[in-house]
Amino acid sequence: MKRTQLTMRDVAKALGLSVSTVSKALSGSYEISAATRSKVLEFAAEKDYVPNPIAKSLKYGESKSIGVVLSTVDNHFYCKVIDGIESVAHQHGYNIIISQSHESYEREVLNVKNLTSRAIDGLLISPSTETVDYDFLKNLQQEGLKVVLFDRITNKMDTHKIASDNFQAAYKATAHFIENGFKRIAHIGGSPNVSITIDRLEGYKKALLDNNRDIDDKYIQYCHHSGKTVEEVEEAIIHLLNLKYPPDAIFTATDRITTKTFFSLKRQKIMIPQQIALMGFTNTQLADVISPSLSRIRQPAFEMGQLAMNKLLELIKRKKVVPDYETIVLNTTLEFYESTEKIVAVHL
Amino acid sequence: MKRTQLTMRDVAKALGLSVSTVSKALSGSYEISAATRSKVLEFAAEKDYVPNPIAKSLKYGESKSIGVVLSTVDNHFYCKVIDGIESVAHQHGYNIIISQSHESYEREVLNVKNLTSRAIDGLLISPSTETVDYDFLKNLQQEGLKVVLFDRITNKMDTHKIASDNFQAAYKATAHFIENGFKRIAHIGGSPNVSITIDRLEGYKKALLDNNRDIDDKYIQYCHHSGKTVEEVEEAIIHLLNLKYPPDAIFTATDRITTKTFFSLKRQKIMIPQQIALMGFTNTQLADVISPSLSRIRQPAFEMGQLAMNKLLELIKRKKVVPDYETIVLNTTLEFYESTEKIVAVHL
DNA sequence: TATTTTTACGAAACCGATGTAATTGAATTA
DNA sequence: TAATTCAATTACATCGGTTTCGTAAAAATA
Repeated sequence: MKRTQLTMRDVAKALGLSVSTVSKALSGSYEISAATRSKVLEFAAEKDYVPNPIAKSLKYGESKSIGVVLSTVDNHFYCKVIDGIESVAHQHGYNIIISQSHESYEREVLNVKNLTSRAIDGLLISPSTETVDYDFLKNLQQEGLKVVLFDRITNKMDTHKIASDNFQAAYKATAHFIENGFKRIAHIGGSPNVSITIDRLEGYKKALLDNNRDIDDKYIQYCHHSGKTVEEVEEAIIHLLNLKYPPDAIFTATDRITTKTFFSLKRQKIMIPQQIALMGFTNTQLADVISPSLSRIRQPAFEMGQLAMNKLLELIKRKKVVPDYETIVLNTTLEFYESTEKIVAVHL
Repeated sequence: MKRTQLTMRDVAKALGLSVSTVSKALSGSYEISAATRSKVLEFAAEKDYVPNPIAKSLKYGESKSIGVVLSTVDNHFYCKVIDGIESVAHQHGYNIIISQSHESYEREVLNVKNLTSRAIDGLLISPSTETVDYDFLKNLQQEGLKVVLFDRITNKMDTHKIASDNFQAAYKATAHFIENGFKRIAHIGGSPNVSITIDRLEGYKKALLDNNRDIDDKYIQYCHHSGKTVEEVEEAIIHLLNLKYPPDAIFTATDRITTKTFFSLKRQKIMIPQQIALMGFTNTQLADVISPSLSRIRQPAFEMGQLAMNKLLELIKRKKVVPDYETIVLNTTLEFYESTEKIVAVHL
């Protein structure tokens, strides 16, 4: 910023003191007399002197800011995670820098490089769907960068990880379909690269098995960008609809897949839930004013953000001790509305 | 970041050169022989040397990053604006730092201070609804900070401003109600502090006047936080419903007011559009799968972001010349769906 | 060969802060 | 009065780069 900001030198010159004296006075050092200190403090307050954090960063190698890398902020779930992160960060005097990977590994690496080289004290990251190689992150970690993974976690890295109980949520959602009498329950998952896809798939499968249902791979579809584009979701749905015995229920694994599936079914004039019932992960607020109102799994987004930030702060604060990394699993909330109601045809 | 990163000194020592030579070699100075240069470049590439941008910032007073301050990212419109900003910023090697004011003037000032003191090359800001005093921004501007206002603009500051054609959009939306035979058209606006509220209100009024309708203040309500909370929207709606002659149409002024009004009317079992028609500003994607599908005004969010960033770059690049500030007004798109259909009761 | 020019590199200052070590001046003690 | 102590202040190195200026050696010129 080419700005004419007041520096410590200016303050020193104006008061006829040395920079070191001013520095110490401002930091409240015992070495400085009360008279001088108050003179400096007054002047600084009056002239609105703000120390240059860049210089501080250079000196200390810390920046009081942390980076957040995620696929996109255009997602109510991530927005709430950010709110959670922010609330804790601000409390501790940290600023957050958000960058979006848009599900691109390349962009993600670029963003992370940019952030780290720019001095961040820590990194909160939910990797892109394309990310399979965590070496760049592990390298940075080895160089001393504090990393906490949230939402999309991986066992390829050893660090704090915060995620929802995806297995349980998927299990319960699938079981609910079964209890309500649905027969052919399909699943549209996100990218098989990310753990949440696997966990949710496993929950789905386990629920089927526990209820003596067969697992039929024809009913399992993937969206390799977790529902980033309409096309990939539409493709999965077309595939399902073209089956000899199309599903009578779909369980969708991500926020964007869920809403896009809803769109798509509507566009194809499929009656929900009469022809196909629908339930999925989503934190969208509009889920209960759309018609039919959408049964859904909500993730504790705000809490996830808070926890992730707190865990990161832990890593930042205790500088040397080798931490025992934790993986924290948060409970989700299942809400059942019209889209999963079993409507029994009444013949008059 | 307390990280053990390779510095220029390390490179110099390893190659038996001075730091200045390395610096010049890396920047491709003519002073350095081809042999030395390639030696340095090779070594740097191999060891993955990355110059410390903090040090650069300190030297140059520029940071290649720009701040974005807005009320919240939990809003599809602002998300798209950010995408637009990002697309241009990345093209030019700039990073963006986002912070949210959550409609609080205090938080906004805090964020801006933090950003500016942290060295940003420019600021893109859509002020909070609470913001009436622009002195802090004007002071920063005078100190050399480049500022561009977007979405919520004000004439209290002289700078580049990018906004939608709010007047025209409001005019057309109101006129559409009139053409469709609605009689008592209410308006729920955002905070009277912000220009967009005024412009949209004026458009609404002008459309009424041009069609020989009276302007009745009873039918005009404000949400002082632009629909941040359910309560303030609900309050406005209750007021309208309790009128002796409740409105048969509502025109809402902001994304959040629009969706919350929709919610609220649904909750109160008001039939849309049979009892009350609804149209408003919103960029929400779900607007056409909700029931009834929602007539709406869409703002060119992505373009707004691009333009704002481009204008900011202009300011940053031409360092000295006094710029002639522009206010750019973008056209909106009106889309009409079920929520504004005039349903004529058919008596069998 | 002596002188000038060019080439290639290095020493040191600088950006704005911090903190250690040195220094000043005054008060206290011998 | 001289020596010692101590409080208050300052000089200076440091963080990691960039850049100005100076200079040695090589090349070109006289």
